[in-house]
Amino acid sequence: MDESARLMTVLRPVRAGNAFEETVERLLQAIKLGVVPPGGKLPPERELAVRLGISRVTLREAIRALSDAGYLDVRRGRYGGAFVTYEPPAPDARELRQAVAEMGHDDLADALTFRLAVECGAAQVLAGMELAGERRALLLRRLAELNEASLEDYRRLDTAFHLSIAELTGSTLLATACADARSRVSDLLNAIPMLQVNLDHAAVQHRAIVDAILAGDPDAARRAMTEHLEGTAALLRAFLA
Amino acid sequence: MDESARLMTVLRPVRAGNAFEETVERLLQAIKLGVVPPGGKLPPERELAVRLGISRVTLREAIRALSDAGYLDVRRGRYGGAFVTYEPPAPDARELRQAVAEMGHDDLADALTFRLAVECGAAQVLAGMELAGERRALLLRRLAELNEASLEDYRRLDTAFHLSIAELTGSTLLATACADARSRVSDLLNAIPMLQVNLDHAAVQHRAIVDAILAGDPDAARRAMTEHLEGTAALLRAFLA
DNA sequence: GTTGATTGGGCTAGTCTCAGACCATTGATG
DNA sequence: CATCAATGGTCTGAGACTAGCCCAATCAAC
Repeated sequence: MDESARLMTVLRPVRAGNAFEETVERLLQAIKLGVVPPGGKLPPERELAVRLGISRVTLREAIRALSDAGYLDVRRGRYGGAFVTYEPPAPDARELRQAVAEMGHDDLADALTFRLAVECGAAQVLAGMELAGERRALLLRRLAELNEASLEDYRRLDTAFHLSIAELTGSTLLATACADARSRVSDLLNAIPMLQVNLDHAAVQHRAIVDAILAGDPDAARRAMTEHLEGTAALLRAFLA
Repeated sequence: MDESARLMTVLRPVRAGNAFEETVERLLQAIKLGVVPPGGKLPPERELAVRLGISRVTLREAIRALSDAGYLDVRRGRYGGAFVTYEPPAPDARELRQAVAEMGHDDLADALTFRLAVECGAAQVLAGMELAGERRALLLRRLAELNEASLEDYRRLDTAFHLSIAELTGSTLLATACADARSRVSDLLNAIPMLQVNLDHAAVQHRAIVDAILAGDPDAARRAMTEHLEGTAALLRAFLA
């Protein structure tokens, strides 16, 4: 808060862990965000190692760990690969309470604040841009897919919708920040029971966000996104008391 | 933009470089953001290595590189240490044009979009919070310091003002993101000539940002911050055509 | 001056990580 | 049923990185 806060911010650890640990985290992010959906296949090891900028040995250790933990099914031979077996657990209020507890109150508040800031920032920025028809269509398609989704696919398509907003700004940094923010609360969101009332509310809010963006109204986009995110944040915070 | 965009976002390199390179970048960030001001001293090597989560050997290599490059002056013995000798270069339109060119058009747009989103997000979030008197005082103090600053200190105190907004939200993640965004455009901002007209404009805009935050008006805060950042962004973009 | 605490400078043994090569398995295709 | 391309599995030598230790220099305090 004072002068030394900035020292803490900038002179923080250069690396979050060793290469193995960071690779596990990254793959877990891809899996939990549904970037590689259940049943889907990770890129071949050689290609993935290049993308992640690590050696194949390290990548294989990470894949092995996730395979042992039940997230992946690895098959050899042509048409083989590492297949995602992870399915988000059914919502459970008890698990949510536990997940919130083990995350720590401060970290949760940090993550929620971060998410609110970057997603609202993305919505505002996108609303302030000239959007070509193709991009408008993509946004509307994501919204339509989400509205038609089964309960099973809902979380994944919700993530896809939210991340598309950041991606459409054209800023890789912003898209990365939003993906990071989402993955930090992903487990918690998955544990929230999906009641029809909440889904209906969310659908209205999603629509309001898209409308504001397409109308080119940054203030409305910001307000709609804030309202939407504060709704789920309030649900989570309720499990703290 | 399509499905594969998300793969690119999540399956990006795990590490931006080796430990040495990342350490140099981090120290450079601390220096250029003025977290350690000119004439100031970095923490002792042993302590700094722990903070950065690297070995002393690697840290020393980074310090050596920055010392060779003229950013630091290293002195031995008690009361010695690594002292910052870097002073931001005088604004120069030619250097700015060159810096913009070598950064790359896409990277510049990415950085500016990112900065706009996270700083507006921070301002909005902070405006939506209950602020204790102490925190309100800190914000006002930073504003006052900036308004009284000499031309020499202006950039550093401007950075301090902007980062304080993110820090006051209490989110480490958000503060980190804003520091990152700022450092990506720091060299460019330093190259912009400081005309009295621009400084006067900035002062009015800073005041508007603080007023909106203290008034608890997220929309006004967002608008004021957008206007402020778009001003400098427009100046930078002008050097592209 | 002498001392002692603090700080940078340097060495070594061990672990982590990498690049590249080669082996083993699978299954669609002919 | 034989082939072969794609893919995971394994090994090795080299380089990066680390932890821990001791040395060298500096300067305030006595």
